[in-house]
Amino acid sequence: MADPASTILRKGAVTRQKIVQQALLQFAARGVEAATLKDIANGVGISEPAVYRHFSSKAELIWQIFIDGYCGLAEEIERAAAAQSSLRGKIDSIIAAYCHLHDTNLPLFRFLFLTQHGQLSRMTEDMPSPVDVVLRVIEAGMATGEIPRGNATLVTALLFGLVTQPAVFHIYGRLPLGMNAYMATLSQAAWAVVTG
Amino acid sequence: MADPASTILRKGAVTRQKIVQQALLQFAARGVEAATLKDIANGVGISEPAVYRHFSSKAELIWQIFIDGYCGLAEEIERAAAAQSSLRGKIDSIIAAYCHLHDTNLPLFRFLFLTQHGQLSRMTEDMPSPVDVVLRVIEAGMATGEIPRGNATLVTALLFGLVTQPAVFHIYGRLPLGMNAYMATLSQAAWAVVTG
Amino acid sequence: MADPASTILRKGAVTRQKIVQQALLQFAARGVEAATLKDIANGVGISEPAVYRHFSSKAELIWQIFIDGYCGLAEEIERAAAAQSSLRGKIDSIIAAYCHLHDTNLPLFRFLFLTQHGQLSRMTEDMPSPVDVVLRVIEAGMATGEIPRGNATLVTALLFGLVTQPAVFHIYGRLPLGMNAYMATLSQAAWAVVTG
Amino acid sequence: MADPASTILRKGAVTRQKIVQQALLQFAARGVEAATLKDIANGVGISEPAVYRHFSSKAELIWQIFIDGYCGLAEEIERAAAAQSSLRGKIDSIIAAYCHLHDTNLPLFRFLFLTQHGQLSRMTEDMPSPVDVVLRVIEAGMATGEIPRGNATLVTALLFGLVTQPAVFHIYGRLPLGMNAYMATLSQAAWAVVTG
DNA sequence: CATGAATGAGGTTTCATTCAT
DNA sequence: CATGAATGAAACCTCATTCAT
Repeated sequence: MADPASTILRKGAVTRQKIVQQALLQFAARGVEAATLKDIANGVGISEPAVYRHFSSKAELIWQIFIDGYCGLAEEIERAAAAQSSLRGKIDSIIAAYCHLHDTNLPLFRFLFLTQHGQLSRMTEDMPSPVDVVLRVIEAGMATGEIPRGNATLVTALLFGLVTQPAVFHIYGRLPLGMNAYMATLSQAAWAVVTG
Repeated sequence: MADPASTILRKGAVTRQKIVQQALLQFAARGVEAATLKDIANGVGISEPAVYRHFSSKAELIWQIFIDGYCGLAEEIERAAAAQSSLRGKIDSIIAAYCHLHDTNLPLFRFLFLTQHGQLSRMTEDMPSPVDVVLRVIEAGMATGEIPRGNATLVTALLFGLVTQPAVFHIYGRLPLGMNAYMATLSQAAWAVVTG
Repeated sequence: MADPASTILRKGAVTRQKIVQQALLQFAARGVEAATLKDIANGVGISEPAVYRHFSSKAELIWQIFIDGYCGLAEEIERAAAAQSSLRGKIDSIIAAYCHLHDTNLPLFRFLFLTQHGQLSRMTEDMPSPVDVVLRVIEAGMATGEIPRGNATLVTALLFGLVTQPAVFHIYGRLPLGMNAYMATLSQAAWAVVTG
Repeated sequence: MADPASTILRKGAVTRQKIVQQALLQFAARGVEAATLKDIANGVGISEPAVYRHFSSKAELIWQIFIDGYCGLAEEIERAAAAQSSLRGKIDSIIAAYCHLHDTNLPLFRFLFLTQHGQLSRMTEDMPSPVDVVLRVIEAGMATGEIPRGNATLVTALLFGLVTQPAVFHIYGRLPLGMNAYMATLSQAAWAVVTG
């Protein structure tokens, strides 16, 4: 017999998920500080105190959304990179994962990379981070000689810049298409950067 | 003998400048929303309402700082680019200008590119923008054949990513040095990106 | 047995009513602008923000009190007039209603007719107004020939003057008694005015 | 040689007069509390502190305007009444003076009778008041038997009501013409009221 | 348990008034 | 002397959070 808990979400978990989604929408639309718990609760269709059944405070809500998304993405690109043997294959897979996240969950992408990197200071060493995943990939490439040696952290920063800045241009309408449309260019640029 | 009025600022202008500097510090330290006019005023050594003698609202203060810094930088890199004849020279000069701004006025750099690009939506066509300056440089390079044709806006976004993301890494201590230290790498990466 | 819900007010409704009463007291004592939400809240025994649970702003509080009182009085004198067949009977009933309101709810009377007729400009056609009730009574009297034809609106204004100005004299101690004491004179004067 | 001071106003007196007129405009437009010294000063074309050269405070400005207008009107209707021998003539002259003030200086009329009767409580016995002028006229009429005996103060209140309420109706557009247009009706109504 | 009601802290802003040039 | 600059007090209002039903 299938365990009901494994197939259907309990009511509480559904509400929690709705809160997260609504919060991301509000955060993207008005900024994290300007978004109020009242608006989030109203958007979900519940009362304000009901939010506290799922998150002990607004800060906790922000932190949970951040850490879930950030670590989730870290694990995802970890898998994506591991599935490729060549360095270029790994980089392309990672870029693809970023573009996919942007195009399928825009509020989360913006929250993670454009508005809430402030949460980064709360992260500890043991939490998986997309930055560390990419950093290790670059370091490995330098170790094997696939790419020239250099400041691996700086190269990692440059790669993140290639992915995040088009998203900023997207916000202000300068790049109207989804990130997926620019993937080939991103891939080429990334390879040009890492190979010097 | 120089007229004193042309060399010394009026008292009001001095206070205004102090408010701008203090506001940038607070904005960088705690975020634009969390920074209060009270703290800014206290930091300057004036009362809260005194700020309103110089800016009609907090939003106006934010906007003025943004537009002054953003347009000022636009004009600066315009000059920097015009002083160079080759495309690579232009790009290097622009990157140098960005790095210089970062290292000499860190709060302003962060305010302009990391925390307050939200103000971009209030900009109008006639305001000079660093993005447009770079975009025209890239378009010119494509027109002369110095670099391969492509989506100039996308390339511009990539270049901005190369410059802004190291600054983000700097905030979280992953890149401890000033941007100036990374300029050679940035220049090389930028050229690699534009030449494909 | 009566349903308790139909006889006792919910806690929220009680607080709302207390706010209205306290606001009227403060408005009458110090003027609408000078009366602060803080004083009103303190008078009720609640905190300042609690007022906003019941009224979305001070202006809304003022407007609600005005419109409730003004339309309520309109309906009351409508009934009072309808219960009388003769024109003089109608006028007397209306005057009696005004005097009764003055003597039983002095703050409301003053608020409606002496300090806040400014709210009149927000009224729309579909809201019942005491002025319109009286105006229709006068027009009917002119139509039936009970009183001579003339500018019905002007006559209505005169009647309102007969009722409101003694209330002003009352404020400054020139007419110490309640309006009820002057009702006979008011009735006689009103009839003299309408009959020319 | 004519003394200049007797023919032309000194600059200070001109400014003072401008302040008074501008204040009346602002008071009429937005209410006494909502009108700010800043707006008044700007309207006159002077700085805020300059107002304090002429009036020691806002309250003093309000009081001066009130007392000048109120006592001035008292003296005017005193003369108007004295010039007539019959009671009806006196009443008509007084009404004419009110209507004239309304039509020629609407802001002052509204300030004196509709918005600032709050100042009345600061008046002392020795200041001439329009109310007292009318009251004495009525008392004299009762003494000579021209009109029936009764509560003279109440009758005075009724007469004031006849004059002030049409002005209220005028504000809200119910009586579009100037008060002068309604003078005949006012006179007739006043006489009807005083004669019972 | 979910919610209407309430709160304490604090924010931006306005205003009458004074200071200092 | 007229004014730009500054201020203290206080107003309205918002928000995250808790209480009590």
